[in-house]
Amino acid sequence: MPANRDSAPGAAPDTAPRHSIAVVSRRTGLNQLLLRAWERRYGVVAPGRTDTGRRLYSDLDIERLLLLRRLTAADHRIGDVATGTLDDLRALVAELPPAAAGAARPFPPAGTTPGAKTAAALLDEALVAVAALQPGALESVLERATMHLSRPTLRQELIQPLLQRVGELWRDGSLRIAHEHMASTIVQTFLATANANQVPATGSPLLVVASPSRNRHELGALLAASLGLDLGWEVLYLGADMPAEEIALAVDIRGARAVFLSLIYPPGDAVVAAQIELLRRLVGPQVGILAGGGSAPSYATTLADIDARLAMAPDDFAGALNELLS
Amino acid sequence: MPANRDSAPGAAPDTAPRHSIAVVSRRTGLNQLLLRAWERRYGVVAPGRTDTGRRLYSDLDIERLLLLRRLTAADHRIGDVATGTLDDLRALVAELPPAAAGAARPFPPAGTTPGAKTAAALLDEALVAVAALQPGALESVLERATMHLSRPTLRQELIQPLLQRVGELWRDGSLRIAHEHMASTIVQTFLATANANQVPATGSPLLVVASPSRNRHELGALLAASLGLDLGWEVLYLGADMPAEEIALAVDIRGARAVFLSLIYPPGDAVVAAQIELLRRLVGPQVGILAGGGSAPSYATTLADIDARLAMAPDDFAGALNELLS
DNA sequence: AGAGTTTTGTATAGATGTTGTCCAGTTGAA
DNA sequence: TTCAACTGGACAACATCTATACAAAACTCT
Repeated sequence: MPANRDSAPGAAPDTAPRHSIAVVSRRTGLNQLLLRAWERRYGVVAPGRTDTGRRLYSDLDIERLLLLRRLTAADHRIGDVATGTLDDLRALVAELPPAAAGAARPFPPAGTTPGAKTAAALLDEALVAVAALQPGALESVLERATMHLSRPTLRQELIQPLLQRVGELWRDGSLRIAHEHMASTIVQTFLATANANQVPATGSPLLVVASPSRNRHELGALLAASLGLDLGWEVLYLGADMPAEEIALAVDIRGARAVFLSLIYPPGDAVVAAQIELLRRLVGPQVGILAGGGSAPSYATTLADIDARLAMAPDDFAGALNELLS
Repeated sequence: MPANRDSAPGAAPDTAPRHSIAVVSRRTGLNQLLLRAWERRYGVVAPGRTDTGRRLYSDLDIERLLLLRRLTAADHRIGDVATGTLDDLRALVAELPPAAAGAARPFPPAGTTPGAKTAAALLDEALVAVAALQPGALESVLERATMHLSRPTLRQELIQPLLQRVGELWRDGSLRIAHEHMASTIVQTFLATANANQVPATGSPLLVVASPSRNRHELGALLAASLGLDLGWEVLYLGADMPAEEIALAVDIRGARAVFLSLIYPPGDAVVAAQIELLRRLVGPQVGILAGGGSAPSYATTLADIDARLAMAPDDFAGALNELLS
């Protein structure tokens, strides 16, 4: 942060009151009621006021509130930490256990969201958004889904069925390529963002996710990455079109414990099979190799030869990863 | 000073009053009633007048209005931000939440970050993260960059040089495919997420972004989408591998005003040229067609034939989009 | 362990403040 | 004429304010 230029002409930007309560609520994830309650009860911040009495928060107020949100999410009591100085709060946050550091409370309880949605209802909404070529609407469905569904439910009852239905509708002519591309792009970005936001604890074992062949979409691999994160692994995502040498290099540089290969296309190809065998030779016997994706079964014998594990369902995948740690 | 903003190329000063309220309304997506109300109530802008009292807005007025539109879309209240200087507004916009709502973010503003603020310093950090195959570190650099750099600077002085440097280092053997893929994946997700979070006002004109050929990466197209959003357009992003019929379908369904074609590979291909011509026939003469990307110049004659505009630099692109609305 | 107390997040009601849109009437431009 | 733009007043929808209330969770103390 910039050094304080005290006594210099011109207002200090960090303390200038300029954010309305709506902005602060959005940026901190704290609901407006709670912002007012904390201020009234503990004097957590002292925002300025407009002429007509509306609150105006400064950047420093926002930082303070963000720190408090993290502390309360980590089971500190608001009454205990409310009056600390900014430095006190930063120090407390710094000594938080890393597990709690990334996973704060689910973000926006802010707006009054209408009643709980089922995965099936959300799926319908998503399909409508795809048919109308409205990427924003699709994003909004996915975003809402994260509030109502657990991560496994989200994967298994919304994202996978959605992609499957879009694929079916495309093949039978009800949807066009444009629809399919739009849906894939949005879902892919959504998954990648969700994965990036899930920070694993330090010291987590590392899983490399890649595909040896050239796939149009990388969604299966991203779903595997998401699952790996849920199981407590750190994930290095390399994507499609990765030669075995490159995968092995990444395993080596980062000291990975396992590799997941997404095998979508083509099925039963000799070049791909050779790449799989080469990968095993390059990484040595210590590293676990898992494989999944539509055409993984067609490589079953190759995979068995190199002591790789076929993981077609989430449970297989979880089981295989857990075995590697025991 | 950088001073290299994405403004229109014309030598005329930005302050010359020359746009009617109708043009400004189309270009900003703000309805005329609202433009007048903001001016009357808050003095948001002070456009010149013709002899008979019609408003004439300058380019700077338009920029100011676009910034205000983004801020109000992000829950800022017009009354709070109306009187800020242009720089204040730019600073506020740069602060807008960069990550997707719906998930807790890694914590940005704590004092832990030393003052790496310039684009060059951030670029160095980013290259280190890429070389170490640390996607999380690269994400964190990009996220911090959104706080310190304006969007055009971010595009032109961080993201584009980063991709270029990675490409160079890959070709000369210093980096491997794995590095290049990792960097592309992260940057792509970052851009797509940033774009998704920038919500255009209702009534904004629509730009379709697509590529007729099969590109490994879609980064150029995503950069174009980002630029379009900054200029106040709504963007429908379709991605690569799009037949002309599909692009035309999307234009038709959503009533788009313009199409941006990203032409990366292959250069001078007859099939691609035919697709470009077909696109013009399908969408009719009303829809603007722009083209950019590495191999766009190799299609210059085809593009000229169908009255499409070659947009290789941000300024060309901005100029072409603005012309369509005048 | 269990009863009582405190803490804490959320809810409601009623009173303003704020803001996008609309209307009526007028004037210049095509 | 017909259309676009101008002004100033009006208004409904929504945001935000204060104050009080309440239930669940956490804590205290026997």
